[in-house]
Amino acid sequence: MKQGKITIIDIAEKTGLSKGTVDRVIHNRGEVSAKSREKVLKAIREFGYEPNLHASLLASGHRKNVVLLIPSPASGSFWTLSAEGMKKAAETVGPLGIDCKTVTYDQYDLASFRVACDLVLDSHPDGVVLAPMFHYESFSLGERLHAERIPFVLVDSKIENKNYLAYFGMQEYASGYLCGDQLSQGKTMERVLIVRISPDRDRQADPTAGRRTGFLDYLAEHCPGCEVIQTFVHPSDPVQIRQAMEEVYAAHPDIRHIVMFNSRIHRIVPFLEAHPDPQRRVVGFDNLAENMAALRKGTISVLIGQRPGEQVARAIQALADYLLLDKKPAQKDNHVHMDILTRYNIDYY
Amino acid sequence: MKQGKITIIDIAEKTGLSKGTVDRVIHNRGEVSAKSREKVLKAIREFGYEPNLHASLLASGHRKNVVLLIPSPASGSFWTLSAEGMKKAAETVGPLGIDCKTVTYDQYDLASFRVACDLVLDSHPDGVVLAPMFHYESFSLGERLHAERIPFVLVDSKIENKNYLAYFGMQEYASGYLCGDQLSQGKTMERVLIVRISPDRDRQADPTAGRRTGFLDYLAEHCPGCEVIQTFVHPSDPVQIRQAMEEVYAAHPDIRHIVMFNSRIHRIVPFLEAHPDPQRRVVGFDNLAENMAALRKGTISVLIGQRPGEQVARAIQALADYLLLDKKPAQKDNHVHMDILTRYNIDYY
DNA sequence: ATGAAAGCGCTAACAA
DNA sequence: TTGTTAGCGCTTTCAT
Repeated sequence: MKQGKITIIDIAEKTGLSKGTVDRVIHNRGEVSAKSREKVLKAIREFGYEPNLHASLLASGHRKNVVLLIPSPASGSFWTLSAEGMKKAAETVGPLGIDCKTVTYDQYDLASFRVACDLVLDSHPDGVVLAPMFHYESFSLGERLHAERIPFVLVDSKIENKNYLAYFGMQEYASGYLCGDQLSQGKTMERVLIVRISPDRDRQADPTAGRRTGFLDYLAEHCPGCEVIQTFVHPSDPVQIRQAMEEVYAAHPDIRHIVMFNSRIHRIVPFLEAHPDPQRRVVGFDNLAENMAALRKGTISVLIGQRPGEQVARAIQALADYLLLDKKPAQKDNHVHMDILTRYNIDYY
Repeated sequence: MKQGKITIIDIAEKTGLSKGTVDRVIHNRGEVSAKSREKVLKAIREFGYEPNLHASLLASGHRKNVVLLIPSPASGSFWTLSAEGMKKAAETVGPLGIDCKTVTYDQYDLASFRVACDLVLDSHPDGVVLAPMFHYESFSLGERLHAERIPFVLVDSKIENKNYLAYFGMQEYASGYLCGDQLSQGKTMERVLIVRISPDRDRQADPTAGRRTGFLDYLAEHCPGCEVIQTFVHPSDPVQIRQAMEEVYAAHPDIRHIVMFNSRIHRIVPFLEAHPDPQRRVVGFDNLAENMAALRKGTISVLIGQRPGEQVARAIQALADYLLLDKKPAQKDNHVHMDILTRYNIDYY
């Protein structure tokens, strides 16, 4: 059921030029006199020519490559969720002529990130989705991609490089503020415990700083006088974590409000379950399987989710639209919704 | 950059048959001897042939039509959100060769639904997305579509017809249960007011019955002895609504917990704002603009959202995958997440 | 039941 | 600078 669609042949006829020339102006590939160019452009506008994606992709034959550059998804880490989103997105854009692959790095090892960056550049991708952990290096990767005219989309957090095609991530500050409200339930709190991950050797920016600020501002505005206790735990060592938690608990046995701003709240679950307290309220971030399990059991009261999988899926979609249809995203900065997850709405998340 | 992809010509050569025959077995369009059929099928499996979407769509040329059949989105109604989702989805699948249009009906007028159904069938669509309001008529539409081998996807609520390709909607019961938890904040409640829409002339099933059941079950399990008061209001008449609310309020001035299971909680906002009470908790459903405004102001405490736009977008995507790639959705029944919306996470919803 | 062949709209290499 | 032409992989009609 053709519907009198305008083709480049129509445009060629209208302008008295040939397919080839029309194609040249459509793709700005030069070798066209200014006059012909104008004529073609005018005709395109006038007759409302729209390229046929299928014909174009069929003829040009080549598939596009996009690569996703993220920290390696150690089992049960936040990045597993991103990787899953990638897999799903790859399935949708695959048949459209886009091949996706993933390059990972150790989020605690700058050198590994450098290696990964080179790997990405060497593969000469047509587009990149980047989760920037190391600020400076990510910035410079952005520069290099820009220089090679390779579009890139950021997920999770932003860098100061303005050349990105789009960004998909959560509002850091607002999520901390929200977190304050969920922890307090709008009531006043005497004392809250913030559990933090010990800062690491490399000078990464603390990705949770924005959340913490938002949280503290919430306290200042809604719970003046609330005492804030902080403790630092190792990112993974269960023994150290347990010990650190036991210590604060011994010092403040009446703590009823506990919060963590990264995705690792599941690390303190063993401690929490060893000291059950139905009055306690615990809020964390991100829907890792372990976190969700603790939420279902009631050990964690609320998780704030940001659908990392959806973030990368949308990032890849944005890249696909750009690569295939030459369509830039409506907005550069896309803040994803902050999901409030409780045991009652977690099941179909 | 061709990558040695297997084409039907390869298959034709391997089997000693012709392109035409291969195509015939791929599309089951008969006229092929069982023997040839087997050979081709075997070769396809063996060499991992995958059809080239672009070539296929280019050659066949015709675009597919899908129609969305929903209640007419009176301004500020739930269905506006669905219509928006449709618009967005149409943009994505448009370039892929799918044309979308919308047919609406008056959700309170059975006759108008009948007319709409005929309209849909007469347009001989390739796929239909249906929000079934009238059970029996929707069922019969499903039957008719099935008879014509037109795939259809359900959104919002289901019907008993098993022939649908997929369903996207919220868990009714669970959302009521969740609503109970959000209203009570896990504390005990003395008394709750349920505001309902007066039943209408036509014998529609009450779409909120499931939610109410879930809510009441939550009460039974977590707030035994909680008194439940119900009042009925007109779907739109502000005067009647105000009066009904004033009446219950006069009778129970100490009501601190108010809930509505449909999307019209904004209708009681004028009343609520005339009787401000910082202790009061109000929970409703759906992110209509009016509801969101009241949420921001604090008049409504929590909204439970179901992203109607995303529901229809996913429905259309499912249809597109089926029509274009012959891919059935992974799951028939897809329950969308129940979003908990507060004034602190509404802004980027 | 099967094969041959003419496109679908566009790209890209080559001629002119 | 511009025109011509041979495909891209598949669908579909018409012969055989």
